[in-house]
Amino acid sequence: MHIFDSVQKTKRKFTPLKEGKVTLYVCGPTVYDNAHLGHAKSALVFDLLARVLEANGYEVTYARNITDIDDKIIKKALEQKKDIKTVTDFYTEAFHTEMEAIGVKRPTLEPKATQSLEAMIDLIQKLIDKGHAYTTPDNDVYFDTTSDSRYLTLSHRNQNEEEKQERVVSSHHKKNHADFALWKNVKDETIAFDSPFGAGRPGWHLECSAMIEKHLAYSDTPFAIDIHGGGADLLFPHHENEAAQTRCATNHELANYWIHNGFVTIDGEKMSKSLGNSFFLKDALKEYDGEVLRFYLLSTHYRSNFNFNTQDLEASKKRLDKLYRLKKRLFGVTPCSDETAFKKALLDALNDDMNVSLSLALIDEMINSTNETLDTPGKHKLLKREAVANLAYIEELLGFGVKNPFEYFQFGINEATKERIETRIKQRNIAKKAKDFSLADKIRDEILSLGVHLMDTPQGTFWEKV
RNA sequence: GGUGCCAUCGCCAAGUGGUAAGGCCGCAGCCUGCAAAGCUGCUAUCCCCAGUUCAAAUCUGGGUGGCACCUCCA
Repeated sequence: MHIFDSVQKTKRKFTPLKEGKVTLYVCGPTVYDNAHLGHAKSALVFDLLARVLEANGYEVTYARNITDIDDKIIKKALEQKKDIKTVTDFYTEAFHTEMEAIGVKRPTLEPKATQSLEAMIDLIQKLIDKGHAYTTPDNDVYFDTTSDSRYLTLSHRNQNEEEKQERVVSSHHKKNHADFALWKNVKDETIAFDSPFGAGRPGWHLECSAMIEKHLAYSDTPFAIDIHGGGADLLFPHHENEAAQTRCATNHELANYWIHNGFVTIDGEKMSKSLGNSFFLKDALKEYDGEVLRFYLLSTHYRSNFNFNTQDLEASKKRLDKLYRLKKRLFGVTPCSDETAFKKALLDALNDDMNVSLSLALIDEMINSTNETLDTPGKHKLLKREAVANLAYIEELLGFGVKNPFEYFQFGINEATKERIETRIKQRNIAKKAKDFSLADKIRDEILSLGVHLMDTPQGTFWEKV
């Protein structure tokens, strides 16, 4: 298996720190608002990574945090006149529901900031003791970036002279412009936690380092964990700062491999809450099956930027439809248990830095050749069983085709309409038998106006939402 | 301004030194009462210029265009 390490900027062969095991940490959401398509993309990418690692036989411990301490959360709670916890619980649950809808499995661990305060305080104390952190006159605790000789080696930045001069002037008691808060002393009555440094709140970058130490870190390897992931915008300053805290406090580097996914854009511009062009997952789920969104968002390489538009989404849906039609065609067939050439090729493609595009090409070729054979006379028993096994593998690895194929094609149709369609189909079949094709066509047109296609097959008449 | 990424058929998108995968759309055909679905066939020399090489979409240099990070951000 090879993955592209965004710190070394090269595709590297993956070798775990401990034989047969993988520790993976991904930066999760700050729960103050609904998840947009960008959050979905990131969750999807690392869900796929975890699946591929597991398919390679690794025992994967995957942690994705939930940031439930944050200024934006406090702001939201004040606006809505609600408790912090009411707000964070609401959005955490929404996140879970929406992730489930797009087939993202729950990570092994989902640590929350509010449950990790002790670990964060420990980490700050270590940094203070070792001279990497200092307290300001305002009683904030800051990380001293100049105390870390390897600072900026992760994101490959350099501090230019101009910036260095400017920062002395503009800083609020910070020694250096790049220094960041580990603990913010509370200056209002909103929310505060006790600590040896006074009542306050932890800085955002801290929680990931603390959670990794608490839940995942090895103590006898040069790196705390195997893989750290997140969106490309987190490389700097978030991951740079995490890495600095961890190496300075613990004497090991944070992660052996770093993976960053590309952005979801709209009209070529990054989707973000601050730009106000977010497309919320919950809204997309009203229009489209979650699996269609999964397929679409995962259909291009994870490191590329992904320009969202509904035309491409529709094209993706048609591609997924083909998979489900084959599934429908093979409904009830027992899979064979043998290895198939297809399965091997599919895993090989995904093992190459998650080459989903190549996997999709392989899947389409498999679907086409299976359909082709099925169109010729004969029972094709073995081929059918192999094809079903292949489809099951696609489900397991990529999470495509997990639904009942008949239900998949009925997305968004209510029960009353379903009954009406079934009744009309029966009437139409009577008309067909009587060779009254004008009535049959009239009924078909009527059903088509509901957005439903009829398909006459030797096994009977089926229907699908267009 | 600093740093980095990207540019392949109408659209989406693999390939990163050996002569252009796949999907959508379109056209022609098979099948079908007619459709739908399925199947078959057809459609690019890779932003521009120069260079390296027996050989480049793939490497180097220079352009042009787009995007991102440097502030909260998946």
